[in-house]
Amino acid sequence: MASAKVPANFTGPAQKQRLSRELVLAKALEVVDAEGLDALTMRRLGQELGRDPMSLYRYAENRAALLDGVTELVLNELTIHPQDPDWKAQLRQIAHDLRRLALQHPNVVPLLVTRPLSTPLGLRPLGTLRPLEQILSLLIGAGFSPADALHVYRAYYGFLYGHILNELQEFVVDPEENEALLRLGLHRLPAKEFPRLRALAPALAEYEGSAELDQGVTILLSGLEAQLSLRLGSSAG
Amino acid sequence: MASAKVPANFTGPAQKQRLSRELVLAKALEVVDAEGLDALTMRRLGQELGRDPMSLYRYAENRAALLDGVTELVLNELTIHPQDPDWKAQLRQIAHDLRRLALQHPNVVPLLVTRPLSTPLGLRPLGTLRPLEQILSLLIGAGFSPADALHVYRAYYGFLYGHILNELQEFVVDPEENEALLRLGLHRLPAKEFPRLRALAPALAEYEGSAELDQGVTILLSGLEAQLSLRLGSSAG
DNA sequence: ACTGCCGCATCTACACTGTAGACTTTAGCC
DNA sequence: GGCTAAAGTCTACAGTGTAGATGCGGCAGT
Repeated sequence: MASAKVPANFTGPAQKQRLSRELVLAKALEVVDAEGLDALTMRRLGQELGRDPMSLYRYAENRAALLDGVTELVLNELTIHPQDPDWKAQLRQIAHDLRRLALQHPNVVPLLVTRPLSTPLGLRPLGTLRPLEQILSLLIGAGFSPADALHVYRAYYGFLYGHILNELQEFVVDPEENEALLRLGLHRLPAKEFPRLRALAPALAEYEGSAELDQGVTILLSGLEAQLSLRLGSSAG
Repeated sequence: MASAKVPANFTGPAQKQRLSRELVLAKALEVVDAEGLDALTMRRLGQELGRDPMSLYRYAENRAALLDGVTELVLNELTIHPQDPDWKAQLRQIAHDLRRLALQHPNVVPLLVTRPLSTPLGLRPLGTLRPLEQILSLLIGAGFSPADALHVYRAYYGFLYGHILNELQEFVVDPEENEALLRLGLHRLPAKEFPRLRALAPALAEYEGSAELDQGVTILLSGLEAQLSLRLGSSAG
């Protein structure tokens, strides 16, 4: 499988090199990142690749599968070390990595949280299940029973996605404006009905996601560690 | 072509009574609940109401606004008592209510978590902001400072939505099948790469959402209460 | 009762979507 | 060269959201 000829194929934009699933998905992600999910139509992607739109169907069964591919691509950027002896550090690392991914690809986040809702576990792209498997592995390696590992994973996953949803939805309307109320568009809310929310504009404006995440992780981890030593103690006899 | 004029505006199914925003949104929710988001097209909804699709644009600016209306409608089913002196009980109640809503309208959940990601706070339908305002009110009434109340809200909201996403995505493929591995479709996963996940099939199958949620709430609340008494103590001097 | 009005509902039309199915081009092998 | 299978293209179709013009029905004022 050698590409013997034409080494000059990596020049760039609308090249005539052979398509591949990787190429298609990479360009798809590029479009989504730049212009959002709605901009990713088959025709548009075809044009972006300098190909007929129909050629894409060789690499993704349909548009839904294409979107699945994009989420898989993003999740593949998440590297997990299931063998890490320091499981708490590893979990914390994962949290920050996932947050970074979400901020890097905010337009993909809806896919990340939404696709699993319409696809049963066993039918999902393997890439999206790998983190689950690896985190289970990490936790079991740390001493959790498989069943407990599952519970911990759920708590952790829930917390993480909850945080990401939180952070991404508090984005700023007009960064030029330096009055907090205006930056967030909160001035449009009726003052009578939303006094608390309006009063909190400054606090909302100076939200610091990374710190908040880290703090939450710390709390969660201490809770989990307590649970772990408890289980170990009681099941040791 | 037979019946020219029919005064029968109180007949049953596809009646000719005047449309209203409430009617339109209610029927829209009905369609979404029954057949999913994709089934909700303007033409379909028009037909369902016995009206021309274009008439819908009197009651929603466009399809996106229609979807916003549906999420608002669902969130309006959530009643919160900001004056409840027992704030912990109230938060627990809210958690279970929201979970119930999610299970009742699973097809709306993608909207619930996704729409806020593309609409700045100040521009959202007021109905979707009311819970936020009310919970802030509840927490401030309970003694939290406004800024702390915001943090607590975030933690709570994140936890809740995380849980809902968790629970809704672990649904069963084939309820007829009584082998856990098959019920979840996990037999399709390569055994080499996903040993943990496959082994956990039975545990996955007997997931009990309500209990898991309640347990999480308990932990979270105890943490929050500790935080509250801490703040009260340190700021009292 | 006639007129004018205004808001609701409808009709028509358009640009754009995903994708099925037949077809043509290309690349690798003998 | 010729053969074969894969890769890419073309055409066509049913369905989408929605702009803009048109029709309709009840109310106000005279």
